[in-house]
Amino acid sequence: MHCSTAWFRKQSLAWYDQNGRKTLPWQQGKTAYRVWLSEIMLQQTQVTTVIPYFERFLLAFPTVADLAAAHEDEVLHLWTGLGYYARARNLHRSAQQVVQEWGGQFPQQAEQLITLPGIGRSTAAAIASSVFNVRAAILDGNVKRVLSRFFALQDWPGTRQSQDQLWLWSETLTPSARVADYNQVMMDLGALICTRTKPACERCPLAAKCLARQSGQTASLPVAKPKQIKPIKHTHLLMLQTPDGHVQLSKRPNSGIWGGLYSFPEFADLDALEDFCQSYKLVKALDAWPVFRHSFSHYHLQITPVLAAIRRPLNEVRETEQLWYNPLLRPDEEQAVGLPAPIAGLLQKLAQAL
DNA sequence: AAGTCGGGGAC
DNA sequence: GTCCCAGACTT
Repeated sequence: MHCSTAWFRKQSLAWYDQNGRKTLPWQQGKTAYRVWLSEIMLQQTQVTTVIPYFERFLLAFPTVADLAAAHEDEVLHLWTGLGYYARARNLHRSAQQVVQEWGGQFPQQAEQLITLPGIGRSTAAAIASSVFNVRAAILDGNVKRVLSRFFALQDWPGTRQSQDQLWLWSETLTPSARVADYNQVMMDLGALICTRTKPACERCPLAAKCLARQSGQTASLPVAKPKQIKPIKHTHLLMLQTPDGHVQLSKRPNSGIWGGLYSFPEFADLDALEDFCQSYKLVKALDAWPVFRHSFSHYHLQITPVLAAIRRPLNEVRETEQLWYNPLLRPDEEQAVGLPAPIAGLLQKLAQAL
């Protein structure tokens, strides 16, 4: 290493005392429950996006026991729009595990926290260090960027070799004293100073020994992920609507996209959709809505919504995983389910049309 | 080791 | 439009 760990820690902690973030919602009245909830929400999600979700979630579920006792659909409802819905399902399972296996108290060691679903190596360390001041190294997007630049890592941080190296650097640099502040400042530097574009090196406490800065590579590091061509997939959504405006939604399987959320019946093409409608014989008219695109991390989805007016409600089978949703109603207990963002958008358009 | 899993902010 | 974000989990 080209500098001492003591220098690195001292520079960082001094900057933290002056400039670190100390007023984020989950930093107030720190408890394991609050920090855990924030850490799960913050996985691959920006701080500004998380804050309103965090506040609403705590109002609905003030304690881990409240969360454990909730229905999964209610949890997913509060998660609607935040994405990566397995996080919400794992959160719910974790809450039940904390109540049953830990008597409602979160364990303090990272090795124990990591046994909870949805908590990996970095999140376990973040919770243990932040709440219990236990020495544990983190490696999130912020730390990866700071260390990649400071050590001028010449490979994409996503490779196995890079990750091992980054973890080694993080483990080596993490102090046992003031570990909560240290981990926080690493994330603060990544979020506020060592930003992806136009890093504010003139304000960085580590600039003097930053190898990327010394070699003029701050703009080109960290090495970008290799480009991936995203395929375009197509789907057709059937909005079966009763005369009084209710539409049919059903709960999706946990595996695959939008796991556990409620959505419209899906068809690969228009022919399959029309065949399905004919078999019902209740369909009065079909109205194809404008096609739109919804993009994911790894593919684009082209969506063709089709509104089908039916003469009367279908037989009220009252399956637990199916419901007739009223687009005009505020989500009450009956309708408090998770909805994919594009489905929520379609429901809003349906409400306007009524 | 590579794929899968969201949605929005920043550019 | 693309890239990335307080990553984890499956295969």
